[in-house]
Amino acid sequence: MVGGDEVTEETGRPLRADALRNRTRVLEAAEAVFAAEGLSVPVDVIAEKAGVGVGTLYRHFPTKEKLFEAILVARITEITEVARARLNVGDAGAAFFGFLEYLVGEAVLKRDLIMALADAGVEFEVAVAPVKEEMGDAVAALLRAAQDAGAVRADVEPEVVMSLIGATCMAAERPDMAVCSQAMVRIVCDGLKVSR
Amino acid sequence: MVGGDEVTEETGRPLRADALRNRTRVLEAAEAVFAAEGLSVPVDVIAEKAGVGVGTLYRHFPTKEKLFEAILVARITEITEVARARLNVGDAGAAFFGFLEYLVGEAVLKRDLIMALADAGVEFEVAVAPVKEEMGDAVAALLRAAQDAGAVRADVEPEVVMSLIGATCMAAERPDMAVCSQAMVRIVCDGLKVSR
DNA sequence: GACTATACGGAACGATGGTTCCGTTTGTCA
DNA sequence: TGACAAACGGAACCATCGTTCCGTATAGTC
Repeated sequence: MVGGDEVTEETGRPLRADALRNRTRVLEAAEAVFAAEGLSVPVDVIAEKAGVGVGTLYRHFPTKEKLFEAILVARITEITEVARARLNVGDAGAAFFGFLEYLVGEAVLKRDLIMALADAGVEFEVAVAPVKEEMGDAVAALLRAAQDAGAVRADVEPEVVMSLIGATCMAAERPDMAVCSQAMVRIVCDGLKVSR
Repeated sequence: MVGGDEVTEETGRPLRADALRNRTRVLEAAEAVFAAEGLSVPVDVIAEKAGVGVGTLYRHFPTKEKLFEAILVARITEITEVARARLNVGDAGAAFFGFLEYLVGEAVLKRDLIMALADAGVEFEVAVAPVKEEMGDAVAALLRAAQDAGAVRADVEPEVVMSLIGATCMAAERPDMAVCSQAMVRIVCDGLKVSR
């Protein structure tokens, strides 16, 4: 899911077995809790869910923000891969619109995803910037292909698409709007189609 | 703007002159500060901007949330009036789409407006529910007129429109997305138009 | 099995921010 | 102008939450 075999920051030595296990637990707990509750959950909650003391959590991640960043990077990478997988397979229009639907569907399940699309660039450190840019490129490629295929109007910028989807995801975060998410995506997609 | 001549909660006596003046100042300051910074500003900031101690602020509003509610109600009422004014004057389609543009334009300037459209119903007390419902009715009327005029597709529900605009406003709150807000509205509006 | 570096847990700390309390000030009315 | 209720200011209070510290436990190694 996130991270492979890690080594301590200072010394290049491999992690002790229990340390590695706890690191994984923390990441998994944080992923679940952030997804369910959003960024504002206290770290204690994450630590408890991981069956670990807060001290242990902080041994692995210097700050709550860094912990979130680790998950964020994983999430964005995941999205990037989905976008790339959809490129050059079959109908470009269907691939593009299907991708948008996928994104919003994910956002309903994983509330922290919204941050990946919206907040990330503004508030976080250098670690997320590169992966976010990669995602942007992948989405832009998907968009361009759909435009070349004549499925999407030529005058929309990638940023606008990202913003629209970010907006829809943010709305999908609210329980009362989540029920509308499918309908919202449909309308946005219709707006993106070439006008005849 | 907000509130007329008020009386104290317990005794029915009219407010003292300085009290009334301070109440107004607090409301104006809070309106400005919430609009500029969002809901998370410390109350001290509001009090300072109003040229008043925090104690005074709490004399007039039992809690920060109630203060926000007062402003929220005013904002929603404002929107409702705009929606009503647009009803039955000229082209129903133009009235509807113009209204959507107006909303998003406002949201860029008044960041707390987003709450009026998104958060309000979920988190706040009984005071906002009725005015929010009124706004919903006004928007629904505007929508129906546009649909009857053949300008908007018949299969969209008022809730979906509200959610879409709420989403766009939420995005408009982010500085980096705000520049896209016009383009976003245009696409959403195109998606709402009847497909030919 | 003993030794040591590594890791653990969770109490304690400090910052932030909403709310309360109370001594002082001020408007109002006679 | 004097008296009193009403209102004011802001220090102090308390809860929350991120982060640190240190005494204890344990994995890895000889």
